[in-house]
Amino acid sequence: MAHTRTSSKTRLDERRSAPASEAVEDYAKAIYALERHGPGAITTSALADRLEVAPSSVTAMLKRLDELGLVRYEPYHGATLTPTGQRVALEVIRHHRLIEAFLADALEMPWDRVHDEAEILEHYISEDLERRISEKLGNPALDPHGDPIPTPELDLADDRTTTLDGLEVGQAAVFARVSDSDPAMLRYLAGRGIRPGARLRVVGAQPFGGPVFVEVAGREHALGGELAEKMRVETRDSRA
Amino acid sequence: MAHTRTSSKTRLDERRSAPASEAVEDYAKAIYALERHGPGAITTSALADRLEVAPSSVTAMLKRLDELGLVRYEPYHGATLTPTGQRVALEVIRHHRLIEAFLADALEMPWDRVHDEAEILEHYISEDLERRISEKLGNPALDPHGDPIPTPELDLADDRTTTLDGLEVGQAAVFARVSDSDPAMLRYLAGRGIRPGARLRVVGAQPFGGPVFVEVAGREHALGGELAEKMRVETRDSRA
DNA sequence: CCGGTGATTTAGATTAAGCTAAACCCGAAT
DNA sequence: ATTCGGGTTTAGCTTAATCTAAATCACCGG
Repeated sequence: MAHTRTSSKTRLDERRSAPASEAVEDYAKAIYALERHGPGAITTSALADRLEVAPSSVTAMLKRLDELGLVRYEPYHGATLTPTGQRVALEVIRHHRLIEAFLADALEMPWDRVHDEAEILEHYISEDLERRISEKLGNPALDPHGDPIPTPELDLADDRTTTLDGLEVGQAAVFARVSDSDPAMLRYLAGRGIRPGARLRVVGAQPFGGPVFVEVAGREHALGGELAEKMRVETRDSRA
Repeated sequence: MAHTRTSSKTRLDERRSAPASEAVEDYAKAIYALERHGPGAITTSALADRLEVAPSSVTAMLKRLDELGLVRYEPYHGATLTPTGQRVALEVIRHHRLIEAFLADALEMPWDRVHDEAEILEHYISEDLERRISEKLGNPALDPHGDPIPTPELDLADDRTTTLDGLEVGQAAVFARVSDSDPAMLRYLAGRGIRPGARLRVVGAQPFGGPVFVEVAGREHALGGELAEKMRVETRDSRA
């Protein structure tokens, strides 16, 4: 048996955050997602919109989260996740994406349905089950929509993608991912064989939200402006 | 396409009971289990013991369940499940046992750990996921502890087993099942290769809770009286 | 620098689920 | 038949999470 060096590697469970309620975890996840977008503190109304609750409910919850140490909350000036809060969020995101991958892979659940199921189960699987699912799938790095899965240590590969509608005509790219939360969109893409990993080339585009014409696997598709905004692609030079 | 006769077969989902909270489902399951044991209405204290809550909490919940139509509750005289309540209970039991089977089968989770995980997840899987899990396993009839899984129509095979400690010396039987909720007991049995389906023969017994000596696969084991009370076996004539 | 407006917070209620402590009921035992 | 005790219910509180409506803040424009 190889020599052990336990001192440098604390037991996994010790890093795990204290158990949180479904609501607490959902707030952490939402704040985390909003922080990815623009910088600066997250406003009450942004959270209220995303979580579909009344603004006053958000205020109340932010106070609780601050007391729990998951959030720094300054009345009238929004909230930011603490490192602990980030850990809670990433833990839930890891659960969510692993579950999505597992449902799609092991149970052949269609691409557009895994999100809703994962949205609930993410709060209720044990760390043991998380590990078993991850191992069973060969510790995947991406979920079925192409979103990166945080590592067990909760590191998340940072985003090197841009939106499809930002590409110039003639540019080639690899379709990386699309939001997992719109079933209709997912079905549409799956229906024409466009999935993460697909190589594509922009062959034309209309301005003002007009369609983007892309060539995928030798076939041309006209993708609506709204869709092209949500599809994220990786280009050669986005790796620079 | 074959001619349809939808009238005789309502859509499955229409039979499903209204969504219930975790607590409601747990009460339904507990009442169902207690009704299996002795006949007659279930008392407040029996429920309080089993669910580990205060008796007054049970009283409050029984009122709610009565209003929800899951239970008939007569103050001071206990409660009985209505047909709807039975359906809720069986639905949860089906979830529980399918999840146990799936965790053991598809994720190699040990026999003694599946119960705790299933106890939570049973409340949160969708009907779609339930169906997929069942299909993936080939629509099993038994969970890993040998407990029967209710069918999709919520029929539950009735119990033809007796306890091991009720057998006479010399009798042969097939080990059918054991309670899923005692991990130590499960580990003990698994450790000596005694699992549901094992053929056994009683070769000796001591009275007053003394051990039962059984032969399994050519090896003799001394099983403590407490254990022998919880192990259920199927004998030839128990089928009569 | 003052006012208005929209975002935010406070105030007060509600629902589900639980608790303790006190009151109450039922049936068994004298 | 009356009493007594254990089991049950009631009363009153607590916590988490939500709501509506009212009050309040912050900041931008004049």
